[in-house]
Amino acid sequence: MVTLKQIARELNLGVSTVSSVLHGDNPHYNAQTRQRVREAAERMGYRPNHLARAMVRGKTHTIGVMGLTTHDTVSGERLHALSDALDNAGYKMLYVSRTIGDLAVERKHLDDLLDRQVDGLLIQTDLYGDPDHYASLWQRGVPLVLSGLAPDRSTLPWVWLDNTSGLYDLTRHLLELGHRRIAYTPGQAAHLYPHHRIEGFHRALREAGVESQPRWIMDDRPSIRDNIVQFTRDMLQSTSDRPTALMYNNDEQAFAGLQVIMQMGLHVPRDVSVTGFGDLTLSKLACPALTTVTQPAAELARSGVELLMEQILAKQAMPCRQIMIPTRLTVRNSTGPAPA
Amino acid sequence: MVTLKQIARELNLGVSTVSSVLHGDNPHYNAQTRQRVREAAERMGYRPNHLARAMVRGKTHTIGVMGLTTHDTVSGERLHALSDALDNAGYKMLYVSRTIGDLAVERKHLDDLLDRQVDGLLIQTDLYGDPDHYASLWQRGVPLVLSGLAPDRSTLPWVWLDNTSGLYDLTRHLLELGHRRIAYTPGQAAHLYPHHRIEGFHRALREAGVESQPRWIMDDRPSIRDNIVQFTRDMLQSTSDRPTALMYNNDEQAFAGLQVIMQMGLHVPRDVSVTGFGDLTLSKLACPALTTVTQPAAELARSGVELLMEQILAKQAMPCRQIMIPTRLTVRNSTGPAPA
DNA sequence: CTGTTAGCGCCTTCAA
DNA sequence: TTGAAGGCGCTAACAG
Repeated sequence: MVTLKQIARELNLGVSTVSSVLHGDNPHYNAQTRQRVREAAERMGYRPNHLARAMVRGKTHTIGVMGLTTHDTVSGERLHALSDALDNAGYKMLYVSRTIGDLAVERKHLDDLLDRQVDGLLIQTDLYGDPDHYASLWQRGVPLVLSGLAPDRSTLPWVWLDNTSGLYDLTRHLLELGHRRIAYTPGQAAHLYPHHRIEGFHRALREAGVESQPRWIMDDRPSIRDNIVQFTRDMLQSTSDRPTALMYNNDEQAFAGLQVIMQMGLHVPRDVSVTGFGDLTLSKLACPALTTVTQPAAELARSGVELLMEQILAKQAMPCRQIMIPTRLTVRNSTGPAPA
Repeated sequence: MVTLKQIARELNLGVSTVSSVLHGDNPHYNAQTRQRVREAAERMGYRPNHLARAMVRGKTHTIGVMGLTTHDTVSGERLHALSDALDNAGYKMLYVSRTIGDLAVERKHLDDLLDRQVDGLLIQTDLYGDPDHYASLWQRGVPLVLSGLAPDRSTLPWVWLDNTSGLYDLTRHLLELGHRRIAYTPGQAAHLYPHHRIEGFHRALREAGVESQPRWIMDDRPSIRDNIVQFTRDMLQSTSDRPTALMYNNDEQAFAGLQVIMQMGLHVPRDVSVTGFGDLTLSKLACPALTTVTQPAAELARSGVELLMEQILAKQAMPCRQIMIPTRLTVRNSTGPAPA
């Protein structure tokens, strides 16, 4: 590794001269000296040591990112978007992925990132995070952004996808197609969480004056929790008065459901309409192509980085800001007019 | 930020004493002193500054990872696996994602990582990488592992998935089901690359004494390159003598193909069998569930990290080692007996 | 048992 | 226009 000192010795110059010419904005150096320094640096293959610089400047230009191991499919896309957004801001990411459920491991990961002097933290949230811990970090002045799920509390910087209105749009779409009997699997813990998709579902029905039947909403009993196969069968087995549309809580589940529906000899969307949530790369390719809600990964990333940079660049403590990213209804072939 | 110096001053001790008690393995310190130091560190909330330590030790315990932006779906899974594997080895990853095609940007990213003094580099390879550059880094002594695609050259550490035998297995599976007219879209640049899947395809056919028809292999003309819809239509439009099985080069493409097949009024697998490659989370959920080749992400990650650690821990230059990860045939419902 | 010293590579005054 | 000194937080010898 070539250092400034080595270049300085080589040229019989002071270290600070070399440093200043190479990185500084000090313009009043002898043109010839500058030339010699530049030439030597080039020739010797000098590369600045980011660590040393970070130490003295107190800034690493690195953001600690904690991602989720769930939702494989969507997280890849989000991560790439984040990498790009950070790159544009001149930052790199130190990445760890979080295995849900173990809060101790999670804290250890965050401590590790902080020990490495990251300039900020970007945490992808889900139901099983540790918001109290995030809050205490934020209180200590750690620049930090939570990203993904709707805010848990108003006192933390948060970027979130407006899932509620996403599901509202989706439900309205079905209503406009004439569906009146609509079933939905809101997933675990729907009621624990503010701004959950189920709110959008209920609001759309209410506005249309349509009654939602409790038995058309998958409840939380452990036996059927997450059991998409069971849900789909339960919903569709009675021939009369059965739902004409099934709304799944994400695209993966919708695919699993489609499989069951086909096996039952029903046709989508002629007999039943199906919706997902999230819009995976595959969802437009599948058959039938899935009507779903698209979550703009790039915008989410951009806004997250924006919120982070605000905090990092701010002289004093910033008031906490939250950014809502709208989702987009994407209509494809898995939904159609309600059967007569 | 609490430093060792502050603790030392607080306790009227030397910095090195505090350092040694807190991090060192030197056991002969006064039990009472140790206690005092520990207690003070705890009370003052001391956290070691990883940067400072890295500077003096010359090791950051950080690996630079360059991932691909293509194949969103699979990359998320691989990244999580990598994060876990690195975690087990006590390393963190500095992640950048590579936008294919721009070699200059790619080199800049790698330089950035190196400037940050990463202890090694893990690069996900595809057809558009810059192996010459990787080779020059490796020659300079940078611990480095290439991962994903089959090795381009024997002089670089490489972890790769045995795609050739993956496709061999897949083809044999079809042959055993009685298929004789099998079409395949090997993707771009199949012939540029060693150990490509198409080798497995040809080998299986050859062993079974089945002739492959050139027109059943999608060629590289720009007009139809990557055009799955066109390929599928071309293959299936003639009613007689048409392929009874279509092999796509990845799962996404298979899904796109399935869609077209259904639109043509054909049934899978009764009329046509379909295979993918890669095994996405969704592939087992889709309808029909996709017969494909599973690529073990965790093993790939583990072996990559293993190869990296070998180099990092080695006293002198290691001979270059390459590890092949076998793939696994996964039979589901998109393949069935060839129609009579 | 404990403290002092000398860096790691760089940047930032400040003096020459 | 240039250079010397001091320090970022820590560790590794080496003295005491």
